Amino acid sequence: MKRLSPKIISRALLYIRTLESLIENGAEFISSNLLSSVTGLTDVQIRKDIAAFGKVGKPRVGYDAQELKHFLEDFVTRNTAHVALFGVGNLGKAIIRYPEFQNQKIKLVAAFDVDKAKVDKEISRVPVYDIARAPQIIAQTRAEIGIIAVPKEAAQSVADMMVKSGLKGIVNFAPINVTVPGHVTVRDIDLSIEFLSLFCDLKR
Amino acid sequence: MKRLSPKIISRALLYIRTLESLIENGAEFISSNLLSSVTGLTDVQIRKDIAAFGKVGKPRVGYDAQELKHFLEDFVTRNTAHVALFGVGNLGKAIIRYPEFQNQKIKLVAAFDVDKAKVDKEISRVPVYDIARAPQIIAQTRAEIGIIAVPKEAAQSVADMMVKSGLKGIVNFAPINVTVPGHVTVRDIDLSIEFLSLFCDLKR
DNA sequence: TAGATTGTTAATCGATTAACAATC
DNA sequence: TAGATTGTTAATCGATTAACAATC
Repeated sequence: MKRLSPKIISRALLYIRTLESLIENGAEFISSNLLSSVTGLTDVQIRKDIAAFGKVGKPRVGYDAQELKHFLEDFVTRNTAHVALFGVGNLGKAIIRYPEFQNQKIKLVAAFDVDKAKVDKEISRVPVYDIARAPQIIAQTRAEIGIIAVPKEAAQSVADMMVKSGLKGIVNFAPINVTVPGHVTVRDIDLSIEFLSLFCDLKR
Repeated sequence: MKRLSPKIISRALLYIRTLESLIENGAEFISSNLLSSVTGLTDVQIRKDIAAFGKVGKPRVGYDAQELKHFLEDFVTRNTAHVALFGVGNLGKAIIRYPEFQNQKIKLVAAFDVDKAKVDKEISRVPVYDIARAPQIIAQTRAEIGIIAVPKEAAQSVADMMVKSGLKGIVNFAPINVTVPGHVTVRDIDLSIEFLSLFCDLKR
């Protein structure tokens, strides 16, 4: 199978989310047209995406909603993503409580902080450890992805520790570029860039 | 000037951020090559982006760091973005305290919540109001962008209220698609999609 | 069958990269 | 001048859209 772009993967996740809510409302078969009107994407793109995943629908009927949802889920996440959170401030807590993290596809297995007052407790059933224990805990829990939710001053040293602990992917919320070896993938989420970029769009 | 894509705007914001830290370290002139090695983008793309903004550099010397930074800032944000936050839970608080919101380009002018215990207080100097007062406060503060940081069940009704209040842009953190009239721009940030999409990348 | 819907092939569009000319 | 760096034109690449054939 050819390599699928992150874009198409993101859309697949959007389809899953949309299918879930349509199924809740009793939908059994779903046309690309319906998905189109709910998601705002074009029907052609949706059919093309679904075809790229290798799923076929029924002309005149559409796609079996349940089947498509399971198929996409299967495809997108064969296993569960094990995630470790670094930094249990407001952002960290917001992430822990983020509703979509309650599902099976993403499992937050551990959180780390330097604040002794926070360690050795649980937040929403996620254990919080002293950051010094990261390598050990990450090995135990087999976490693959780390989240940087610490102040930007600490971001690089946390990233170094993540690399040392063997994490393969990093989602970075600190507004700073962290440097990591080539075998580690970083996804930056700079909230202020999202806002400014939207603002610039509005101005044209 | 031709319409610039959100992508190039995002990169401009990345350049600004990078320039800031290079200037802090004493840099005066900066080549596309240096920016390239810090940002991970190619030097050609950086030159092309800068040229698209209409800025010229000096062959053999590079770009005046200060000048370029100011130029990009000017270009990217002629005015300040006035932002209103809906929902003062963990995520909302994290956003209020997000360091980049302390700068002049994005000003969080008001926050809203339904919880009476939270209203009529301030968090990091941002006043929190009862959500019923949104239309009035938004008109007063001339906010243009709203942030949805409420539970997903409340997201659509908050979006409706934002539209009614005259906001032109919405950044939506709730993992649900909100429906708005065509003149309102929505930017979705679904944290779980970011994670899963990174996870899928790692698996290939 | 007729009509709705999928699936695919070709065309378009936009963004990135490569090659190289211009300039200090 | 020579060499480093910018800026631009052309080529490539990938993603989206349009057109239409296939199918139930």
